[in-house]
Amino acid sequence: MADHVSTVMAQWERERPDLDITPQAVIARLHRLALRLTDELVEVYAAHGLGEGEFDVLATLRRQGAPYALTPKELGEQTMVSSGAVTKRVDRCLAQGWVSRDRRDEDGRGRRIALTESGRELIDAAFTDHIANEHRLLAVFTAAERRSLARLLEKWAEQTGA
Amino acid sequence: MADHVSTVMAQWERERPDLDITPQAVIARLHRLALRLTDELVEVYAAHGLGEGEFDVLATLRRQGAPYALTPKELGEQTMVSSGAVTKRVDRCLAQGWVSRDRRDEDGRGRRIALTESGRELIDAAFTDHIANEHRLLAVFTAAERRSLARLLEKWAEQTGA
DNA sequence: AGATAATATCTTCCTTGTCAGATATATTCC
DNA sequence: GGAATATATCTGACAAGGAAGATATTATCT
Repeated sequence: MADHVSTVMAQWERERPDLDITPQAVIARLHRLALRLTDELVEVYAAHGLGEGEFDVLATLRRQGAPYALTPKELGEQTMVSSGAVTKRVDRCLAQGWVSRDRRDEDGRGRRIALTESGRELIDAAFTDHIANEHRLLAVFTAAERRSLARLLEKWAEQTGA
Repeated sequence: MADHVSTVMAQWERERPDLDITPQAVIARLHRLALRLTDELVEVYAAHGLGEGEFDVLATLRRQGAPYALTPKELGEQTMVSSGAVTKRVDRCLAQGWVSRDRRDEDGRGRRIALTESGRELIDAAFTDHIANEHRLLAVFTAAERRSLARLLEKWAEQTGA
């Protein structure tokens, strides 16, 4: 059975025989797959009352280790979203009592976003389920295939600076 | 040099030694990479005055072959967006004169979205650049690596039904 | 034919994000 | 010390998509 991307590529080969569209076998598939996987991951976040942005914030703080705190700037750098997005994501987490936002005394411009106790409990539970979900999604592959895929993606990421 | 995901994984291993977080080596990297690649692709679309949604619509129509037409429903299925998104994307393309939207006589509920002459010229130019861009992005890999990556992604896509 | 259900598209409202500029604080240079 | 500049964060306006429901048309069933 041909997947969607194979069909698309056959169409392009017929319509634009002047182009070598083989890169689509990688790039188009990667994008479709990322979309599909995101849907699967988001379901687990939602089961814990979390959106993608909130999960991202809480998980990023959690993995820093105690005292589970970062500045908005650091949060934005690690999660690759704009400063405006950080503010809104933190606002939402704040409204739920999952994080606190304090002024830093060393620098009055800076803020310190920190997990609350309830935020830490929530993300620990959600992350446990999240990892189980990822294992499920990767169950198609043998261990060797997984390593191979991880290595290729890593190589690509290094080159593009991701 | 460790990439961002390696750092993240080391943090999780320290903080949650109870979990096997190896799937992140694939899933987190895939998502970061997809984000990064999207940025690169979007730049080329923008150089032709196109957003991602518009490029998606025009390219989907173009690869169908003459007369370059689909219903909104078919467009939505192929591009994996909601019917509301299709309407808005088509509205934007219409405003630029890149597509037409006619009633289908066989079925008064249905519409027929078709490329105009200027739409076809635009997407042909943009797609040529797009493919060159994809070749550039894949230049990191040997031909064997590319095939290997494409095969792994295809297998995954088939299994998850993407 | 008339009622009911199914289908295709569009509309409205909501969510989330980006971008550009506003604000508050800190640093540098005279 | 004070002006100019730099940095950190937030705000407001806008863009794009999703979800649910509204509308229009067609199909089905009696």
